[in-house]
Amino acid sequence: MEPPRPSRGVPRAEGRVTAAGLQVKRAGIGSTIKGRTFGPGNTTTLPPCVGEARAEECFLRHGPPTQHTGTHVMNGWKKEEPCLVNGHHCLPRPAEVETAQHVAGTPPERPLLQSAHIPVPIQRKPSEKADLDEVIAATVLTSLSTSPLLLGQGTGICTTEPCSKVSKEGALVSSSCSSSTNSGDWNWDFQGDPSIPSTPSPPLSIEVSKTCLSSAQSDDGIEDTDTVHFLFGDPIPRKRKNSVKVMFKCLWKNCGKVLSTSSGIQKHIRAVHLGRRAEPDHSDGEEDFYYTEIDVNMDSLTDGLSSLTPVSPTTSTPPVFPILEQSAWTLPAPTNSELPLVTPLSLSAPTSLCHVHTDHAYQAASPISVSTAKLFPGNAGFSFSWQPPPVLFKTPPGSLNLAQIRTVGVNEKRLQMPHQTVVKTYSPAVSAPKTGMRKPRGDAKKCRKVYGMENREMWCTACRWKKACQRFMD
DNA sequence: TCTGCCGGGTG
DNA sequence: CACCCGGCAGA
Ligand SMILES: [Zn+2]
Repeated sequence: MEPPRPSRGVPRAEGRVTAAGLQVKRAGIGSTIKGRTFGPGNTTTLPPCVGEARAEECFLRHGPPTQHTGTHVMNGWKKEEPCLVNGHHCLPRPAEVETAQHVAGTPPERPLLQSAHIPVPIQRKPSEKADLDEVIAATVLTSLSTSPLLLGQGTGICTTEPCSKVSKEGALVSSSCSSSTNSGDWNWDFQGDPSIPSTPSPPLSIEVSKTCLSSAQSDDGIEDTDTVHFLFGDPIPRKRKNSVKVMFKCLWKNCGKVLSTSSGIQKHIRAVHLGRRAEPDHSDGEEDFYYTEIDVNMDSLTDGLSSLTPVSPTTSTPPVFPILEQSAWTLPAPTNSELPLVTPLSLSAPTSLCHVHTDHAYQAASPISVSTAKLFPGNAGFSFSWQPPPVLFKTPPGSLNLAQIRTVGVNEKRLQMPHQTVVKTYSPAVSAPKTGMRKPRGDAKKCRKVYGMENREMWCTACRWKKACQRFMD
């Protein structure tokens, strides 16, 4: 007995962040935090990251805390003043807030995302006024540098590739920070020991994402939609060039959860940090403040992985990612993000851990998936140049077939992604022994159980079709 | 009873 | 094909 499903074909409002969502949802956020505030231009002193700010976050966002100015509030940048840090000038995404306003002291709508964090060379001066001027100057420069026009033309900051829609499912997973509510959203945390500020010395590169601001200039004419998503604060996982995958990182204190979908991270934040049970549809969007986009370079990642002990596809013991213990790095989901990568600590993960695999057989099942597929031409959420053999694909969950991951290399610049035709294939992964014997049911938890009926859209395609699960194989 | 998914149906 | 689901069988 399944609960009435949402009408098929109508993608759930993932990006329920509407225009309203861009409004300040938390009036006075930070104004009371630690009682420390720094007015605009107050860069004379460089208070270390204090208050709720996390050192690692600050570092991630702006560099060494000691070079910070302003106040970090919770996990976001206090909006009351411009963030002029370590040569970086934080600007709200153009679409969200007017640059001039921001500089003038008008708080951005939300914590500045890394993606909007554009480095701008700035000469620090002792006087406040001078700093203010700098801020203004930087702002101008930044705004220029982030203009769609420029971005679209080889600034390398943003690609013109279709910043398509939200990738529905899939995720990388991790461990800690989790809660019983992460259903389906696998992730992993960056921090190993909360007490140790994780420094950005990841084995794999994670770069501050320059969110695809260009949109308006995309040549495939998709940006309209994309722009909408973007403007409405709905981060869109998209495939960049070959190996850059956009992930979403939870910025909550001591949580470094990284998920591959905005919805996932939102859910995580709502449930774990905000303690809200309400459906995303009823969310006030506050969670948007606590996560940011990060670009993950597949190449680096895989390079790092290559050093790991290869795991036999038949291994029954789930391999563990040593690197996971370290810091920020992410592994993109192989396909339309329908792949979990887990650490042993993952709570919501099925019994099997740490595996990378996809649901190739059933791709782009839902409308959402379709759009995802669109984003990830070639049917693979990421440019993995692999054609998983039907049989070999029978990789047991928990095994990481490194051989299937191709290394490419981080790209600061997003290149346009050629549109490819989505290849949908349904190859029931080899009908094993055709002995007519119904193969014994695996006892592994499948999508249905892992995500639950209410999250059916998170199931792998096969499960949705009531076929043999392609995600959590036995 | 729940779950996984085969086998078959539909468009 | 992509997608859906009745219904069986194992847990
Ligand atoms: Zn499944």
